Amino acid sequence: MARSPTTADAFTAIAEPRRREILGALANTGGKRDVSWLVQRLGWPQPQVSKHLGVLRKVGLVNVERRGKRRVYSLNGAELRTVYDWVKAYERFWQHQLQRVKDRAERIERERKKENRPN
Amino acid sequence: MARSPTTADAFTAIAEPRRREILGALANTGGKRDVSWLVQRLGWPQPQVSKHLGVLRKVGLVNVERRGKRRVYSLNGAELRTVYDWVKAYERFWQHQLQRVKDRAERIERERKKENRPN
DNA sequence: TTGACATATTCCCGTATAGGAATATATTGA
DNA sequence: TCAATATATTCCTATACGGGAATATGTCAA
Repeated sequence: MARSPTTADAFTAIAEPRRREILGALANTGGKRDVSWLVQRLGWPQPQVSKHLGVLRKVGLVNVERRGKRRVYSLNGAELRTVYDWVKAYERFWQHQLQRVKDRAERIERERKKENRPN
Repeated sequence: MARSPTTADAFTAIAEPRRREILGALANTGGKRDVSWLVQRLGWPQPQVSKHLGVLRKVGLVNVERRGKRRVYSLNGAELRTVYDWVKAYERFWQHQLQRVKDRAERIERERKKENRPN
Protein backbone atom coordinates (compact mmCIF):
# COMPACT_ATOMS: atom_id res chain seq x y z
CA MET A 1 0.00 0.00 0.00
CA ALA A 2 1.08 3.56 -0.61
CA ARG A 3 0.63 6.71 1.41
CA SER A 4 -2.87 7.83 2.31
CA PRO A 5 -4.31 10.03 -0.43
CA THR A 6 -4.04 13.74 0.20
CA THR A 7 -7.79 13.90 -0.09
CA ALA A 8 -8.32 11.48 2.79
CA ASP A 9 -8.86 14.08 5.49
CA ALA A 10 -7.80 17.46 6.82
CA PHE A 11 -4.52 16.05 8.14
CA THR A 12 -3.28 14.79 4.79
CA ALA A 13 -4.52 17.90 3.01
CA ILE A 14 -2.62 20.35 5.21
CA ALA A 15 0.53 18.26 5.09
CA GLU A 16 1.41 20.08 1.88
CA PRO A 17 3.02 23.47 2.62
CA ARG A 18 1.49 25.14 -0.40
CA ARG A 19 -1.97 24.20 0.73
CA ARG A 20 -1.28 25.78 4.08
CA GLU A 21 -0.16 28.86 2.19
CA ILE A 22 -3.47 28.97 0.36
CA LEU A 23 -5.39 28.75 3.61
CA GLY A 24 -3.20 31.50 5.01
CA ALA A 25 -3.81 33.72 2.02
CA LEU A 26 -7.55 33.22 2.32
CA ALA A 27 -7.48 33.89 6.04
CA ASN A 28 -5.67 37.20 5.69
CA THR A 29 -8.53 38.71 3.76
CA GLY A 30 -11.53 37.60 5.70
CA GLY A 31 -11.51 34.17 4.13
CA LYS A 32 -13.18 34.74 0.75
CA ARG A 33 -11.44 35.21 -2.61
CA ASP A 34 -11.57 33.99 -6.19
CA VAL A 35 -8.94 31.98 -8.01
CA SER A 36 -7.50 34.89 -10.00
CA TRP A 37 -6.81 36.77 -6.82
CA LEU A 38 -5.03 33.77 -5.32
CA VAL A 39 -2.98 33.25 -8.48
CA GLN A 40 -1.93 36.88 -8.41
CA ARG A 41 -1.20 36.85 -4.72
CA LEU A 42 0.72 33.58 -4.60
CA GLY A 43 2.44 33.94 -7.94
CA TRP A 44 1.99 30.28 -8.88
CA PRO A 45 0.72 28.86 -12.18
CA GLN A 46 -3.06 28.87 -12.25
CA PRO A 47 -3.46 25.09 -12.69
CA GLN A 48 -1.39 24.49 -9.59
CA VAL A 49 -3.61 26.76 -7.55
CA SER A 50 -6.75 25.12 -8.91
CA LYS A 51 -5.45 21.66 -8.18
CA HIS A 52 -4.57 22.47 -4.60
CA LEU A 53 -7.93 24.15 -4.15
CA GLY A 54 -9.50 20.97 -5.44
CA VAL A 55 -7.86 18.96 -2.68
CA LEU A 56 -8.85 21.48 -0.03
CA ARG A 57 -12.39 21.41 -1.28
CA LYS A 58 -12.60 17.63 -1.30
CA VAL A 59 -11.74 17.46 2.38
CA GLY A 60 -14.05 20.36 3.17
CA LEU A 61 -11.40 22.86 4.22
CA VAL A 62 -12.80 25.35 1.71
CA ASN A 63 -16.12 25.89 0.03
CA VAL A 64 -16.77 27.22 -3.47
CA GLU A 65 -19.36 29.62 -4.73
CA ARG A 66 -19.98 30.28 -8.41
CA ARG A 67 -19.97 33.96 -9.17
CA GLY A 68 -20.30 34.33 -12.93
CA LYS A 69 -17.14 32.99 -14.47
CA ARG A 70 -15.35 33.45 -11.16
CA ARG A 71 -15.28 30.90 -8.39
CA VAL A 72 -15.07 32.31 -4.94
CA TYR A 73 -13.37 30.09 -2.40
CA SER A 74 -13.90 30.50 1.31
CA LEU A 75 -12.29 29.01 4.36
CA ASN A 76 -14.27 26.44 6.29
CA GLY A 77 -13.03 26.68 9.83
CA ALA A 78 -15.14 23.79 11.06
CA GLU A 79 -12.93 21.32 9.25
CA LEU A 80 -9.75 22.81 10.67
CA ARG A 81 -11.25 22.31 14.06
CA THR A 82 -10.79 18.57 13.61
CA VAL A 83 -7.06 19.18 13.65
CA TYR A 84 -7.31 21.63 16.49
CA ASP A 85 -9.23 19.23 18.71
CA TRP A 86 -6.78 16.45 18.02
CA VAL A 87 -3.67 18.42 18.80
CA LYS A 88 -5.20 20.23 21.75
CA ALA A 89 -5.57 16.87 23.49
CA TYR A 90 -1.76 16.85 23.78
CA GLU A 91 -1.61 20.27 25.35
CA ARG A 92 -0.39 18.96 28.68
CA PHE A 93 2.67 17.51 26.99
CA TRP A 94 4.08 20.87 26.19
CA GLN A 95 2.62 22.57 29.23
CA HIS A 96 4.33 19.91 31.34
CA GLN A 97 7.57 21.05 29.90
CA LEU A 98 6.77 24.67 30.52
CA GLN A 99 5.69 23.77 34.02
CA ARG A 100 8.96 21.97 34.57
CA VAL A 101 10.86 25.02 33.42
CA LYS A 102 8.77 27.18 35.72
CA ASP A 103 9.18 24.82 38.69
CA ARG A 104 12.89 24.77 38.19
CA ALA A 105 13.06 28.55 38.08
CA GLU A 106 11.05 28.77 41.31
CA ARG A 107 13.21 26.19 43.05
CA ILE A 108 16.31 28.08 42.11
CA GLU A 109 14.72 31.26 43.36
CA ARG A 110 13.85 29.65 46.70
CA GLU A 111 17.38 28.34 47.06
CA ARG A 112 18.80 31.72 46.25
CA LYS A 113 16.76 33.27 49.07
CA LYS A 114 17.71 30.49 51.49
CA GLU A 115 21.35 31.18 50.94
CA ASN A 116 20.87 34.76 52.01
CA ARG A 117 19.35 33.73 55.31
CA PRO A 118 21.54 32.12 57.94
CA ASN A 119 20.46 28.63 58.84
CA MET B 1 8.37 16.63 -8.03
CA ALA B 2 6.67 14.21 -5.66
CA ARG B 3 4.97 14.74 -2.35
CA SER B 4 6.97 16.23 0.50
CA PRO B 5 8.72 13.47 2.44
CA THR B 6 6.95 12.35 5.57
CA THR B 7 10.04 13.30 7.51
CA ALA B 8 9.85 16.91 6.38
CA ASP B 9 8.09 18.27 9.43
CA ALA B 10 5.44 17.57 12.06
CA PHE B 11 2.62 18.19 9.56
CA THR B 12 3.71 15.50 7.13
CA ALA B 13 4.54 13.10 9.95
CA ILE B 14 1.12 13.27 11.58
CA ALA B 15 -0.67 12.97 8.24
CA GLU B 16 -0.38 9.20 8.60
CA PRO B 17 -3.19 7.84 10.82
CA ARG B 18 -1.01 5.11 12.30
CA ARG B 19 1.52 7.62 13.47
CA ARG B 20 -1.21 9.53 15.23
CA GLU B 21 -2.22 6.24 16.84
CA ILE B 22 1.31 5.79 18.13
CA LEU B 23 1.31 9.26 19.63
CA GLY B 24 -2.06 8.52 21.18
CA ALA B 25 -0.83 5.26 22.68
CA LEU B 26 2.18 7.02 24.17
CA ALA B 27 0.06 9.81 25.55
CA ASN B 28 -2.32 7.49 27.35
CA THR B 29 0.42 6.20 29.58
CA GLY B 30 2.25 9.32 30.57
CA GLY B 31 4.14 9.46 27.32
CA LYS B 32 6.97 6.97 27.85
CA ARG B 33 7.06 3.33 26.63
CA ASP B 34 9.34 0.91 24.85
CA VAL B 35 8.82 -0.64 21.44
CA SER B 36 7.66 -4.04 22.71
CA TRP B 37 4.90 -2.42 24.68
CA LEU B 38 3.75 -0.48 21.63
CA VAL B 39 3.86 -3.59 19.46
CA GLN B 40 1.75 -5.45 22.01
CA ARG B 41 -0.65 -2.59 22.46
CA LEU B 42 -1.14 -1.75 18.80
CA GLY B 43 -0.99 -5.30 17.49
CA TRP B 44 1.06 -4.36 14.43
CA PRO B 45 4.18 -6.09 13.11
CA GLN B 46 7.24 -4.86 14.94
CA PRO B 47 9.06 -3.51 11.87
CA GLN B 48 6.06 -1.35 11.06
CA VAL B 49 6.07 0.14 14.53
CA SER B 50 9.81 0.78 14.39
CA LYS B 51 9.57 2.42 11.00
CA HIS B 52 6.81 4.78 12.08
CA LEU B 53 8.71 5.57 15.24
CA GLY B 54 11.69 6.40 13.06
CA VAL B 55 9.68 9.01 11.18
CA LEU B 56 8.31 10.49 14.39
CA ARG B 57 11.80 10.67 15.80
CA LYS B 58 13.24 12.34 12.72
CA VAL B 59 10.80 15.19 13.00
CA GLY B 60 11.28 15.41 16.76
CA LEU B 61 7.80 14.33 17.79
CA VAL B 62 9.32 11.65 20.00
CA ASN B 63 12.64 11.12 21.72
CA VAL B 64 14.45 7.85 22.33
CA GLU B 65 16.33 6.66 25.34
CA ARG B 66 18.42 3.48 25.37
CA ARG B 67 17.56 1.27 28.28
CA GLY B 68 19.53 -1.92 27.93
CA LYS B 69 18.22 -3.71 24.90
CA ARG B 70 15.00 -1.75 25.11
CA ARG B 71 14.43 1.64 23.58
CA VAL B 72 12.09 3.87 25.45
CA TYR B 73 10.23 6.37 23.32
CA SER B 74 8.68 9.48 24.77
CA LEU B 75 6.38 12.13 23.43
CA ASN B 76 7.88 15.52 22.69
CA GLY B 77 5.04 17.98 23.09
CA ALA B 78 7.11 20.94 21.99
CA GLU B 79 7.06 19.73 18.41
CA LEU B 80 3.30 19.19 18.43
CA ARG B 81 2.99 22.75 19.52
CA THR B 82 4.11 23.80 16.05
CA VAL B 83 0.92 22.32 14.72
CA TYR B 84 -1.13 23.75 17.56
CA ASP B 85 0.13 27.27 16.98
CA TRP B 86 -0.54 27.05 13.27
CA VAL B 87 -4.10 25.83 13.56
CA LYS B 88 -4.94 28.06 16.51
CA ALA B 89 -4.37 31.05 14.27
CA TYR B 90 -7.54 30.03 12.44
CA GLU B 91 -9.61 29.83 15.60
CA ARG B 92 -11.79 32.77 14.65
CA PHE B 93 -12.90 30.95 11.53
CA TRP B 94 -14.77 28.33 13.45
CA GLN B 95 -15.72 30.64 16.28
CA HIS B 96 -17.23 32.94 13.66
CA GLN B 97 -19.43 30.10 12.61
CA LEU B 98 -20.35 29.24 16.18
CA GLN B 99 -21.05 32.93 16.79
CA ARG B 100 -23.26 33.01 13.75
CA VAL B 101 -25.15 29.98 14.99
CA LYS B 102 -25.48 31.60 18.39
CA ASP B 103 -26.60 34.94 16.94
CA ARG B 104 -29.20 33.19 14.86
CA ALA B 105 -30.50 31.29 17.88
CA GLU B 106 -30.75 34.52 19.86
CA ARG B 107 -32.51 36.34 17.07
CA ILE B 108 -35.04 33.56 16.79
CA GLU B 109 -35.50 33.64 20.55
CA ARG B 110 -36.08 37.41 20.48
CA GLU B 111 -38.60 37.02 17.70
CA ARG B 112 -40.38 34.27 19.52
CA LYS B 113 -40.80 36.53 22.54
CA LYS B 114 -41.94 39.43 20.41
CA GLU B 115 -44.73 37.35 18.98
CA ASN B 116 -46.01 36.65 22.45
CA ARG B 117 -46.19 40.30 23.29
CA PRO B 118 -48.78 42.44 21.53
CA ASN B 119 -47.19 45.19 19.51
C1' DT C 1 31.37 -17.29 23.24
C1' DT C 2 26.86 -18.46 22.29
C1' DG C 3 22.02 -18.14 22.15
C1' DA C 4 17.92 -15.54 22.99
C1' DC C 5 15.69 -11.44 22.81
C1' DA C 6 14.66 -6.40 21.30
C1' DT C 7 14.87 -3.34 17.77
C1' DA C 8 16.27 -1.38 13.31
C1' DT C 9 17.16 -1.77 8.42
C1' DT C 10 16.82 -3.41 3.68
C1' DC C 11 14.50 -4.93 -0.39
C1' DC C 12 10.45 -5.27 -3.17
C1' DC C 13 6.12 -3.53 -5.08
C1' DG C 14 1.81 -1.06 -5.98
C1' DT C 15 0.15 3.42 -5.50
C1' DA C 16 -0.40 8.26 -5.36
C1' DT C 17 1.38 12.06 -5.47
C1' DA C 18 3.15 17.55 -7.19
C1' DG C 19 4.63 20.12 -10.88
C1' DG C 20 4.77 21.36 -15.93
C1' DA C 21 2.51 21.70 -20.23
C1' DA C 22 -1.32 21.37 -22.87
C1' DT C 23 -6.07 21.32 -23.30
C1' DA C 24 -11.00 21.24 -21.99
C1' DT C 25 -15.04 23.61 -20.02
C1' DA C 26 -17.85 27.42 -18.76
C1' DT C 27 -19.34 32.17 -18.88
C1' DT C 28 -19.64 36.75 -20.57
C1' DG C 29 -20.05 40.41 -24.01
C1' DA C 30 -20.19 42.09 -28.72
C1' DT D 1 -22.26 33.03 -33.13
C1' DC D 2 -17.63 34.15 -31.82
C1' DA D 3 -13.75 35.69 -29.17
C1' DA D 4 -11.98 36.54 -24.64
C1' DT D 5 -11.60 35.44 -20.02
C1' DA D 6 -11.67 32.36 -15.80
C1' DT D 7 -11.11 28.03 -14.13
C1' DA D 8 -10.71 22.97 -14.19
C1' DT D 9 -8.89 18.73 -16.06
C1' DT D 10 -5.74 15.60 -18.38
C1' DC D 11 -1.35 13.63 -19.46
C1' DC D 12 3.30 13.06 -18.27
C1' DT D 13 7.30 11.96 -15.11
C1' DA D 14 10.17 11.57 -11.05
C1' DT D 15 9.70 10.57 -6.43
C1' DA D 16 8.59 8.56 -2.17
C1' DC D 17 5.81 6.40 0.18
C1' DG D 18 3.62 2.09 3.49
C1' DG D 19 3.25 -2.70 4.11
C1' DG D 20 5.29 -7.47 3.97
C1' DA D 21 9.11 -10.42 4.39
C1' DA D 22 13.61 -11.19 5.39
C1' DT D 23 17.61 -9.88 7.59
C1' DA D 24 20.94 -7.05 10.22
C1' DT D 25 22.39 -4.95 14.58
C1' DG D 26 22.78 -4.61 19.41
C1' DT D 27 22.49 -6.30 24.15
C1' DC D 28 21.97 -9.34 27.84
C1' DA D 29 22.65 -13.83 30.41
C1' DA D 30 24.71 -18.17 31.05
